[in-house]
Amino acid sequence: MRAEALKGHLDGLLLATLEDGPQHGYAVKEALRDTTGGRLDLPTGTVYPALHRLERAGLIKGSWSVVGGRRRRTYELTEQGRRSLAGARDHWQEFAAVISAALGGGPWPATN
Amino acid sequence: MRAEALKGHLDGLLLATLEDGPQHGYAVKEALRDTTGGRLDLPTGTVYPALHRLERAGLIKGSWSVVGGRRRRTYELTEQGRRSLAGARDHWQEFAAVISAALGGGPWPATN
DNA sequence: TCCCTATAGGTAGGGTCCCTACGTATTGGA
DNA sequence: TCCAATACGTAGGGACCCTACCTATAGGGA
Repeated sequence: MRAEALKGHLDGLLLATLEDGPQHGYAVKEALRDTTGGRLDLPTGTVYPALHRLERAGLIKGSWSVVGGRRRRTYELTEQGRRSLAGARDHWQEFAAVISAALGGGPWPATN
Repeated sequence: MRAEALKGHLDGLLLATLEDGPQHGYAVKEALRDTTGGRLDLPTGTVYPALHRLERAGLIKGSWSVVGGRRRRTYELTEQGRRSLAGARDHWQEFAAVISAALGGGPWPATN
């Protein structure tokens, strides 16, 4: 996974991870790693600032708690975040179609 | 097309455009616009610096000419550029699969 | 007991890269 | 005569992800 390739696509991934229920930041990072078979193992210096950004934007809402002696900040999608996620999925579909068309080198979707 | 979404994917698109034969910069920009149905209409401030970057990296080779009173810089893929294009296509396939898996919200590839 | 790992959060600074805004020049049509 | 299209270019900025580092607790192994 090239580093800069992710730019502009991270927010949607984080929102999608929170779609099925609230999670704390570290769990979001692990969930992304798991759902991608370990291919998207983001550093914490990427995940936490991104979550802060989403919260400032009103797409997620965070709240502190303490579990097992460790403090956690649990995030959940706001209504606005849910709409943004839907938009991110649409944009991704279009983006992927455009890039695949321009990149060529075989039909898209890949026939595998 | 969100602006920052393209980051890290542009080089492959430019290389792909040059795959079927040499072209000058302005023609590359137009070809990209045409093959994507106008959805990827890059500003010249994006295309020219990117071509310069690719040439510095040895992936394309440019040469000046004059056609119809206008000077042109025509680019062609180098062997290294051809290999890089193949790599870019592989990376894109993996990247798209990873993002699609993490973004969810329906099967991938899109059923259209 | 000590240390290391996993868990859980955080920030500062940097680098990449695409875009905006501008500039130069020629050709050709309105 | 003027404007659009063609054709090239650069400077500066902003967005954003990563590297590197920091704090803290729980728990297992030596």
